[in-house]
Amino acid sequence: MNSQSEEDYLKAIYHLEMDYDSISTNSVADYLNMKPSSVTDMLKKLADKKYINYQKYKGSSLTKKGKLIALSIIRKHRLWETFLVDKLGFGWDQVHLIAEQLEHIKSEELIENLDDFLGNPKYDPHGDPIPNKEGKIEKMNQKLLVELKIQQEGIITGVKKGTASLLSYLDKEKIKLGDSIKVIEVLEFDGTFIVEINNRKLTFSEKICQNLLLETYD
Amino acid sequence: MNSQSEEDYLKAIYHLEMDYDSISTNSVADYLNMKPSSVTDMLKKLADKKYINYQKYKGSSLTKKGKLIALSIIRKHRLWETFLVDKLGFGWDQVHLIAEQLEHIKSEELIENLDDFLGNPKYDPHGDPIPNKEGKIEKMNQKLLVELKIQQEGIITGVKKGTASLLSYLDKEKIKLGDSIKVIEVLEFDGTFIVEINNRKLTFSEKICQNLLLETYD
DNA sequence: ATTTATTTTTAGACAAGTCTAAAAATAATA
DNA sequence: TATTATTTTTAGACTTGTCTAAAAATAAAT
Repeated sequence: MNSQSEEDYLKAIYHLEMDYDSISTNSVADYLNMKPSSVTDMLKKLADKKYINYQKYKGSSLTKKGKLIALSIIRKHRLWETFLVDKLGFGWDQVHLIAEQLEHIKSEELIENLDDFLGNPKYDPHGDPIPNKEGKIEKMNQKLLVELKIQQEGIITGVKKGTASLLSYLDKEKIKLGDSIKVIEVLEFDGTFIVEINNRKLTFSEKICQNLLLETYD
Repeated sequence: MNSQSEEDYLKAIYHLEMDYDSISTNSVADYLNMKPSSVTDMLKKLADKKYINYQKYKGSSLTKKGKLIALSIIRKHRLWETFLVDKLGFGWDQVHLIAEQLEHIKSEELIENLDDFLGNPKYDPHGDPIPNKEGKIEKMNQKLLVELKIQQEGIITGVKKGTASLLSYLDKEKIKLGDSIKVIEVLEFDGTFIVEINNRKLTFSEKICQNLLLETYD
């Protein structure tokens, strides 16, 4: 049985591996708001358990075993977030901290029953894919709307940092994270995008398109 | 913020206070499967926090503050048990260990939303009353069926220790914990009880009545 | 009312997970 | 490449919650 702390580290390394090739001790420390010396200790422990490949001064990477554990925690996190939003009426921006706690509850059966209860969702309220029981997760590509070609589709997953005002605009337009978006036309003159969301045609300025994050499957 | 351990101790003392007048260090140790020396340490800590009245060698009792915390944990425990049984399809005998974990999740809003989602239940799947947000809990009297008078009612809450076979009998008769039971008639000859459960008349031998636990409101 | 048994507390140790401060290794720069 | 800066590790300390073993207090019994 793994401790909550161990699980947090494995999850952190998993997320960091999405964005960077080699995972430094300091990057883990930053991610978890911990001191590098504490991280070194835990990395050794995780290496002893064969959850990571760790070489002094050289960085770390998850082993197959460690990756499976990380994915099972992410699965739990995303299923609980789905529960909190779909069933308990939380907003998608309120659920992270609660799910951080719930993801550590130990019970295989609990999470499989929860999965069924939620209708075996494929994506969580933020539009992120939910790994299956075996640790399989859909590969997604993070893109900006402005990068999409005509007729291409994606799922809205967020906005770039520092553009909270865009969020409230989307909210006003009744556009939620997880909504599907398709490019219909791009005006050459000013880069305006004409897109379709929820069967509605909408016009987005180039600036909006440069700040709207999507995930695509290609 | 209280630790999981502190919450476990407070809950233990609360439960022990239901059954005994004065709470000894050893009884807490037995209840929690811990060594008395460990309990002494924690009792001091809880006393420092004004959660219990503790006097060396004299025993402990919850303060008002401590009792409120214990009741809030019990509220969470029983709401989660209700969720597990009503929504996720667990049996009432499978949920205790999972609820022991869930009860420590920290979020006021979570538990109030869960309460609403479940339809503000008054009793958990074992028939125990759920304290409200303010820590009010319905007072119940634990009785054996054999102690009830004619026309008196109660809720089935369990069986005496060592009578698991009675449980399977009840199960076969489609009688569940939480079902309401009413005494219709008692045969003087052999102490047989004729009772009504779920609008069905049933006959219980005196032995059954001596082992069936109820809660009554009188 | 002594002695014996039981309960409770104290004292000291240990594991997990964190920290600070200093040393060692690696990377960057002049 | 020698020096400086940065990163990472080591060493030692602290906290929480547990344990064992021994001492002290209380309760039971002869």
